[in-house]
Amino acid sequence: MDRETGYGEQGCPSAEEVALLGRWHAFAGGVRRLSDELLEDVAATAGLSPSSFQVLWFLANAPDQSAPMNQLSATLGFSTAGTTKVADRLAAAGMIERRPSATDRRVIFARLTDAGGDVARMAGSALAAALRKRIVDPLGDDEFARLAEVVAALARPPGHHCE
Amino acid sequence: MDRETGYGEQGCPSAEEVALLGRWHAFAGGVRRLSDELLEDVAATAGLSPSSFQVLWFLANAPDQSAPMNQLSATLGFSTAGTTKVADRLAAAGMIERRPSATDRRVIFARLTDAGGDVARMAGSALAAALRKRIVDPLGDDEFARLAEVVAALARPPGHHCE
DNA sequence: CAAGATTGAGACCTCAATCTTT
DNA sequence: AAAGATTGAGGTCTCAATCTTG
Repeated sequence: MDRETGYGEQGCPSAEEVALLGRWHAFAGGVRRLSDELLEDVAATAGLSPSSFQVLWFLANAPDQSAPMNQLSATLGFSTAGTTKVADRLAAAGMIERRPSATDRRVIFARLTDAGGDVARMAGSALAAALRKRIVDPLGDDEFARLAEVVAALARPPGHHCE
Repeated sequence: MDRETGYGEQGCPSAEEVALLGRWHAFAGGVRRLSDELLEDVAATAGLSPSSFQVLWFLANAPDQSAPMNQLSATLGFSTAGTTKVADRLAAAGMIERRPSATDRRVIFARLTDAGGDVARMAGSALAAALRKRIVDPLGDDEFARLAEVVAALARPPGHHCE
């Protein structure tokens, strides 16, 4: 084990480090490819970007098919600026409408239009079908649930029990 | 169950569909936040974007600290165009050098510079530390390995056994 | 013609200001 | 001052077209 590879000098990354990062890259890369394949199916059906679909689906399951921009930012995990632009595209496509709040004039509500509702249902069942084919079918239903739980728990700062 | 919600018409998303998509959003969102936190630690240490770091790390563990652009595209999961731009930034920062292949004049090799090697080692141990703190510590080492295996297996078209 | 790499245009997000309302 | 939303500038990737080499 000499230095002819040009490594040495100071602090060759230990083999354990290499294995650890390798695992992470396998995981992150796998999730990325999986995501791309799934959303490719959705895009082929409805012509929607991932974030646009996420907003439509959230509104479809929200009371009165509407929610403040604020709340959309939270579910998307985006900055408020990014959320505004997503809403701009959806509004330009006629899938949502903006309505000012009656009680707080700073707040803008995004409301699903009928056309947006149709697209949300179609894209939703397309994604559900893709999920069954690519995940639930090879993995099993409860194994998938466990996977989602583990990851969601990791993403929270330790100490988040109930809501 | 009347239609006053504006839903009905044809094909209300079944409760099973809603649960399925909910699980997926929990999973994908969790991975996204986890990724962001980890790479935030790396960026704070080395000032690197995720894709730049991935290239540096790959080159650091490659024979002769170099690889053809081709191969970088594959590990990144990017188009060749995107890979070119990543290499542009790394070359402008003095972390890699471009060298034409002697045997095939279409091929360009990216080679890690000494400065790039230093950054790769620092960023690598920063990411390894973050991984231990946020994943291996709360989850256990083999549980993490299992997670990576499962996801990587899902991302492959069914029928990829060896290699 | 096919493969490797690059360029330019466009899509999507973030950060830093800004404006309005509370 | 703080909160909600928007705008403009900038970074990162993709697609389509191009150029070179095999």
